[in-house]
Amino acid sequence: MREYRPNEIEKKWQAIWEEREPFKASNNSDKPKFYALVEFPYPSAEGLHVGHPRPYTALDVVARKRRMEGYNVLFPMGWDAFGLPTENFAIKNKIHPAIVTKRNIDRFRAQLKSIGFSFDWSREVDTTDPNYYKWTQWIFLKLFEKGLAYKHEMPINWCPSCKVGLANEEVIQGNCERCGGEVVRKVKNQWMLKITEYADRLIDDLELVDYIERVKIQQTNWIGRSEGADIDFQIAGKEDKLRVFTTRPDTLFGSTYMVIAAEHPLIEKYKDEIENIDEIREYQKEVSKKSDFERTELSKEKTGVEIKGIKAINPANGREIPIWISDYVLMTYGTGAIMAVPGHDTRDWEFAKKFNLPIIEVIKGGDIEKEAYTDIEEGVVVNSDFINGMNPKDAKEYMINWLEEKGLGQRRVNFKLRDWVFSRQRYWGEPIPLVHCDKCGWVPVPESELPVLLPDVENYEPTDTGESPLANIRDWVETTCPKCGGPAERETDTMPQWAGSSWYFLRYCDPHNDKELASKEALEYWLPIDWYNGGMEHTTLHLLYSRFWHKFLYDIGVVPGPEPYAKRTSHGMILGDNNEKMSKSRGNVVNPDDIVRDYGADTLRAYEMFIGDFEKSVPWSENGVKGCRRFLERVWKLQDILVEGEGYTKELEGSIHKTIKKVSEDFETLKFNTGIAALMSLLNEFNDHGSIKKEDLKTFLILLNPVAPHITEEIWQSIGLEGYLHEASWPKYDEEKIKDDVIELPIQVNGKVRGTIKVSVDEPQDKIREKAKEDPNISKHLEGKNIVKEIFVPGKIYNIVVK
RNA sequence: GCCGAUGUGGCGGAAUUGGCAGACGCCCACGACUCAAAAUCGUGUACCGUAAUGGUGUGUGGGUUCGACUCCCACCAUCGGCACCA
Repeated sequence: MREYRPNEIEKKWQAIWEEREPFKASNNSDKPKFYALVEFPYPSAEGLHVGHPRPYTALDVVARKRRMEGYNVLFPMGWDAFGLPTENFAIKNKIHPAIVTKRNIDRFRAQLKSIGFSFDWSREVDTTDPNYYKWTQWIFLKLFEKGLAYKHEMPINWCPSCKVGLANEEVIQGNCERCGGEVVRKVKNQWMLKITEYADRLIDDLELVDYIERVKIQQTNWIGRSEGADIDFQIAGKEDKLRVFTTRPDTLFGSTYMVIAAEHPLIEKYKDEIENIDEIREYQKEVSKKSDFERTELSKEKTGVEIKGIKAINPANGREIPIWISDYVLMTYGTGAIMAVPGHDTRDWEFAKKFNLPIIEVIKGGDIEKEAYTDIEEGVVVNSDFINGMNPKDAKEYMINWLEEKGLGQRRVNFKLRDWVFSRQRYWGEPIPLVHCDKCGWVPVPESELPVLLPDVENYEPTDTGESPLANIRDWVETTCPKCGGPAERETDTMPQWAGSSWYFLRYCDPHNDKELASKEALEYWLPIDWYNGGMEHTTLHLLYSRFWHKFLYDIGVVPGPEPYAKRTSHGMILGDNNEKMSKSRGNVVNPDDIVRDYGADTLRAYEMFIGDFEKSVPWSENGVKGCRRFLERVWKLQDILVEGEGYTKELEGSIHKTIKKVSEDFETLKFNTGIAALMSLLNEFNDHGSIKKEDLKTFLILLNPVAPHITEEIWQSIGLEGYLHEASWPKYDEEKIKDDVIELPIQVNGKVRGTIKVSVDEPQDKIREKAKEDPNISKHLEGKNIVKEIFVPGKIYNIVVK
C-alpha cells in the first residue's frame, strides 16, 4: 500500500476538476436548481486566515452533496474589493489601489483553489471591475430616478489637524487614530438613500423567508418599529410649535419639561431671544465631540442646559414647561425633541433628579421616588384628568384619538432605522454617476455613458477641505451638462463599500452580460438564493442593505421576487489558540497555506468542519488538526482491509444505514461536527470488524467526499470503482435496516438510574415491571418501600417512584 | 448603555429537544512494537472514594416536575452588532 501523500493527490485532483469543470453551473438544465451562496471576501493584503474557509467549506459540503443528489448547483465566488484598507495601503506604499487589489485577488484565488472548493470559477465577479460597477452605478441612477436618493446634511467625523474625514473605526475614544488629535463632528451635504421608505416591508417580509431566528430578531430590532404619536407643543407666546414623537401619549399629563437635541434648528431660530445663548453654544461644542453611542449611554451622568427665555406649553393641561438641551436626545431619531416624562422614563427620571425638575406620577403601580415606573402593561392612569382610571394601553389609544380630534397631534409609526448615508469622501469606491449643473441641478449621467470610470491618477490622498480626492482632478470633474450642454461638474463623492455587495448575487446568475445587470431568464431561473450563509457581524447592515436594493429592483421589475435569500444561516468566528480574535496585532493569525502544506487541504477542511458547533466561535487548535489528519490516514488504510464480495457486509449493514441517515441530515442542518463524528465511529466499526467489502467502502467514500473531496476521489480510483466519485449518486438509507429490535431500557427509582434491562422495542409494561424487579440492583432500592407511581415512556425510560 | 447570543471534563464539543450527562476528537498516563525515538496499534481517562449500579456534578442562586444541560424567575461572566471596518 502506498503512503497517503495529500500534497500530490490534491494537486492531481484540482487539475482534473479544472480540466473537466464538473462544478460549472448551467443556466439551462432539466435538473432542479440549487443556489448556494457564501459572503464574498474583502481581499485584504494579509490574505486568507483560517476563519475564511469555515463557511466556505460548510456550503461546499452542501453544494457537493446536492450535486450528487441530482441538483444543478450554482456555488460562486467573487471579490468585494472596494474599501478603506486598500486605499490606505495604497497611500502608504505609493501603489495604485487597483494594482494592490489585483495582487490581493490573485493571492486569495490561489489560496481558495488550493483548498479545493467547488466554486464555479467561470462566474467570478469583482466589484472594482468597471464591467461590474457599471451596474452598481446603474442601480444608483434608478434609485435617483425614483426619488430614493437625496442630498442631506449629515455629520462626519472630522480630524481638524489631519484635515480628513474619518471612518468610525478610525476614531479611538474620540481621538484620531493617525495623529491622536481630537475628532469633531462636521456637517457635510451627503447623498442619502431612503431605506426608511422600505422599513415596513423589510420587517413584514421576514415572514416570507427562512432565516435563523436570531437573525430575524436582529433585523426587526434594528429597524425598530414603534407605534405612537407626534404631538405639537406650542412655544409660549410664539407662532412656532415644537413637535415630538412619543410611544407613550398616555403619560402626556406627566410631561414636566422638554428636551431637544443640541443641533435642533429651534436654537438658531431663537438665538436672539435665548438669554444664555453663550452657555448653550459652549454645550453644543462639547456635544459635537461625542458619538451617538456615547451620547445615549444609559449609565452615564446626565448633562444638559436649560434654554432660558423660551418655554413650551403642555397641550394636555396648558401648563408652561421649560425646554432643555441635552446630548441624550439625538437629531437623527424621532423629531430631535422629546417630551420628558420623568415619572415613567428612566433617562428622563435621572435627568430630572439631577437638575431638580418636577416628577409627577401619572401611572400608579411603582414607586417613582425610587425609580421611573415604565410598565405599560400594568398600572392605572392617575393625575391625568379625563383619562384617570384607565389602563395605560387604553389611555394611549384614547389620547391619540383625542390629540387628532383637537388637532394637537397625530398617530405615527416611527422607526429607529435611519436613511442610508451613501456618500464617501474617498477615492477607492464607485463614482456616483451624477453631474451638477448650475442651471439644471443634479443631472444623471446617461445610461449609455456608464460606467463613469474612476480616473487613473497619481494622488488619491484626501483633500484638506474634506472633499473627496476626486475633487482635485479638475479635468475629470469639469464636464458638460447632459441636459443643457452647459458647463457642469461631476459629483466627486464615491459610494460606500456596501454598494457593490448589495447586489453581487444577481451578477453571478449572468456575470458576462453587457446589456443588463443579468438577463431576466437567468434571474428567473436562479432566484431566490436557496441558502445564504454569512457571519453574524453582517446580520444588520449588509443583510438589510441588500434586501432593500433587492426590493427596489423588484419594484422596478428587474428581479422576479421580493426577497433575495430564501434561507440565511450564520457561522461562528474562529479565534486564535489563545481564545482571542485573530488579528495581526495579536500575533495569533493562522494561515491556511501552512495547514494545507503541512497536513493537506482535506485535513484543513475536515478540521474546519469538526472543530466545534458551526454556529459558535471556537479557538483554533493545531492538535485538533493533527487528529483530523490521523482520521484521514485511517481512511486511507481502509484499502488494506478490503475483501472480495458483493453488497454490504452483513454485520455492518445496520451501522451503515444509520450513518447514511445521520450524515445526510447533519450536513443539511449545520451539524457538520457530529456528521463527521458519525463517520469516525463507522470507521472504528470497520476496523473492529477487521474487513470490509467494496460496497461498504464505496458508501463511506461518498459520504466523506463533500468534506474531503481529494482523498476520497483518489481511493475511489485506486480501488477500481467506475467513473469519478463526483459523478456518483448520494446513497439512500432503508428505514427498516435502522430499527433496533432489542434495546437497553434504563430503569430509574425516584428519578435515579439504578440499572438497565434488555427488552424488545414493543415489550409491554407488565413484563418490564417484572424484569425490573428481578434485577437485584434495582430491587434493593425497592425493598420495604411502597410504590407510589410508575412512569413508563416506551423506548426511553421506566421510572418507579417509592416512599 | 441598547439589541442579539453563549456558558457542560485538562481542551473542542455530544445529548433523539423534558428521559442513562460527557458520543467523537484532542491532551495526558500506561502497555505493545523499537537498540532508542518518532509514527502506529491497544488500554484507561468528569470529580471524590482502595472500591461499590456509592456520593457529587452542566456559570451562580432559587423554582416547576416522577425526572431538568434542556422549562420559569433573578443574577454573574464572555462574545457579536451599534449605522464611514468589512
